[in-house]
Amino acid sequence: MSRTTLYNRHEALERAIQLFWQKGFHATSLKDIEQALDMRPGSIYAAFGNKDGLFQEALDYYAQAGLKELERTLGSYESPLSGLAAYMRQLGGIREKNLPSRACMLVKSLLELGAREQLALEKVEKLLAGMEARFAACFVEAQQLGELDNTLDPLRLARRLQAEVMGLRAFAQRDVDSAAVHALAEDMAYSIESLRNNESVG
Amino acid sequence: MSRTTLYNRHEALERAIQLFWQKGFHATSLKDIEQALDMRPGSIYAAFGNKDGLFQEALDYYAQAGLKELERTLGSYESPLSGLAAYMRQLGGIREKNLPSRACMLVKSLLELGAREQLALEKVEKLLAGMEARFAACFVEAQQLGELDNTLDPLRLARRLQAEVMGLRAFAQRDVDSAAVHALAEDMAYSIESLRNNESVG
DNA sequence: GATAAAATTGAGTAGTCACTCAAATTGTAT
DNA sequence: ATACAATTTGAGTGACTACTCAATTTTATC
Repeated sequence: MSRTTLYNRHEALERAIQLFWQKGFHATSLKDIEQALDMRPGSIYAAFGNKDGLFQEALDYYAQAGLKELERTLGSYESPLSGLAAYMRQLGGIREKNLPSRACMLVKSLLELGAREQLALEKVEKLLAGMEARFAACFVEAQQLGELDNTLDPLRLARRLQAEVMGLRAFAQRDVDSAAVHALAEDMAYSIESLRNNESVG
Repeated sequence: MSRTTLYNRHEALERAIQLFWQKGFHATSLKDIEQALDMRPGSIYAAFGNKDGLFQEALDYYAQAGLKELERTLGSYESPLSGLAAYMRQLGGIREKNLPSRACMLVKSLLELGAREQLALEKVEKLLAGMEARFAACFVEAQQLGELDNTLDPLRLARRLQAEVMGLRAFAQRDVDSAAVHALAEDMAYSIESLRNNESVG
């Protein structure tokens, strides 16, 4: 009976991510969105509710992609610690990629959003907690494999790691050489590897 | 001959910092500013030029205060490494202080501002570079005192430290326990102290 | 007290904001 | 073909944006 949508939801969300990730929530206008999605206001509101709704869905989509990339890197390594170290080193090349921003979109949102965008802020918190939990699972796995001291707190290590990723990517937003970011990532990756037990098989 | 200003510039700037630091540049309206500074539009524009001008001056003022606090902490310690570690531990208590934001206003601005606010963005970059330079000077001093390996690159260590501070404060913006932030700061402080030479007098 | 110069006021500007909705369009099912 | 239902359109909404400026007020100096 009904007409099918002209727009592709995935494609629309990816374009929305590009916009929001680059300009932030407040600096992105609906005119920008109309242009990027090639949709008229009515269609946008019919599809996503309002600007906040579109933003929240973009956040979900972004975090999902980020988690996937982490899984992809972790999957290439038997050792969780090596996997996490590789993840950090890979982030060292973030300036070379042509991304809308070097900083994490979740962190940008965390720092930008206020009480007026409470729902989006809660979503950001949830997604960051999910990333933290994935990091923690890595450290638990490392303990089970015997490559990490069992007396260390996996959650505490996970939070440290998340803070390092946040710091690296915020730093990479500065006007600095790509080499400096690589060096920073290397230092952080090395400190992860230094957690490895001496008795571990490596 | 001329009338003297009613407003106190320092006080006005401190109030502007509170506003911008909490809400960010874009989410702060001139109505907000008028209310916070208790000044009418004409006075504001006569005093600071425009919204960007006020923001840039607030950035300067904020960074100056931040540097002063760093100096105050460093001044309490003979050892630069101990001073930097103390600075990190002090940041661990950031959730208890009633600040407009736990995240650094410079980092918030770095992530929020775009090409349209180029002058402010350049100012942020300058101020962050200044902080980095101060950190680097600490490590150079530590080397001269013999408590830090001379083969280590002070600039690289400084960038690592800045990234850690950025990360800690961004993380502290999350909805997490104060204890978690303290633990994170402790871990970061410890890794600074671990740089100390074995042969050092301590 | 008169004068000059600067500071302050606040109504008002043009422009942009997120958003709405009646009308037109389009694909699907009969 | 026709009817149906969902999608799409885009001009238009009131509210808010940063900002202006002529008029007014205030103060220092003579």
